[in-house]
Amino acid sequence: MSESIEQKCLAKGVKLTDQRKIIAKIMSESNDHPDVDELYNRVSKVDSKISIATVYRTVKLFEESGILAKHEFKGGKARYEELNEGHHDHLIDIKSGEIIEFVDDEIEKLQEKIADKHGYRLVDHKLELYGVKKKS
Amino acid sequence: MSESIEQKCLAKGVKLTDQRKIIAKIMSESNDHPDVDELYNRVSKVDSKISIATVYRTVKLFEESGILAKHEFKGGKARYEELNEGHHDHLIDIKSGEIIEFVDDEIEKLQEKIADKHGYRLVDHKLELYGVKKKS
DNA sequence: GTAGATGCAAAGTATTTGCGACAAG
DNA sequence: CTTGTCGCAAATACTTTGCATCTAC
Repeated sequence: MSESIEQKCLAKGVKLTDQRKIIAKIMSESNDHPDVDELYNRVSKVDSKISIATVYRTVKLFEESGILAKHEFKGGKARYEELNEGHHDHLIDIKSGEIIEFVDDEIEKLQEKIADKHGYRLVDHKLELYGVKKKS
Repeated sequence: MSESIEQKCLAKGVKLTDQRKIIAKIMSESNDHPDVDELYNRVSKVDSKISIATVYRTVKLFEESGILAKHEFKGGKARYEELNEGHHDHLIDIKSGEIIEFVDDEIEKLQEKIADKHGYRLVDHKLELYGVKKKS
């Protein structure tokens, strides 16, 4: 594990309140991709006085600071995950909702190439695969 | 141009009301990716009595019937486009909002391969590139 | 001490839905 | 006819915001 979220906050001059520490800790410990409601639930168990508004404000702040990544998978709510150095994309099981993270250099390079071909410099991208588990 | 939206509706047993005909026509004539509000504006110019609820219901119905594709690009509203045989992905200019459609067989194949590697059969996918125009 | 953060409730957006009137097949 | 659609307004889901209070630095 690289830098902790708290270290990142310090580095970016983000004020470290108790609420933010709790949210940071929960996100660090989460290996899934919780939406704000779910995160709020988890956070409430630690400190029931934290409001959902603070959770919304904090994930947005963390996203802008490059600490969390926001995903808008099919079906409504935005979901978050901690952003570590290694970029990855997502394969979503449309039956179970399970999310598998994967990295593929070849696809990354191909994307750059496509943007380039159209005269663009790639700034960001989103790749989501939706699939069903194979029998065999 | 392949089948018209009206033909597709008949083929799928979707009842063809005046409102649906108008919405279908507008979508067929649109080369951009309007959101529901924008579509409602265009539709209103033809028949000002059509309600936005009907537009929402119709795009959803058309999407479920495989007539329209729904996209949730960054920043809020869902946007729609007519679904023709050729699948394509999108390159979005983050400065101007311009959307460029592209097709890349290599990337399509790679996606299948990745899903396969993880034991999945690919059902759907979403690839969006966000970029800025290069100086040249 | 001061700028910025929080909690609360109210306000925004985007989208969906209940219901009585109406139209397509 | 009968089933499904429409328009309307109210409801819902998610997210943001104004304001008075409080807290990290």
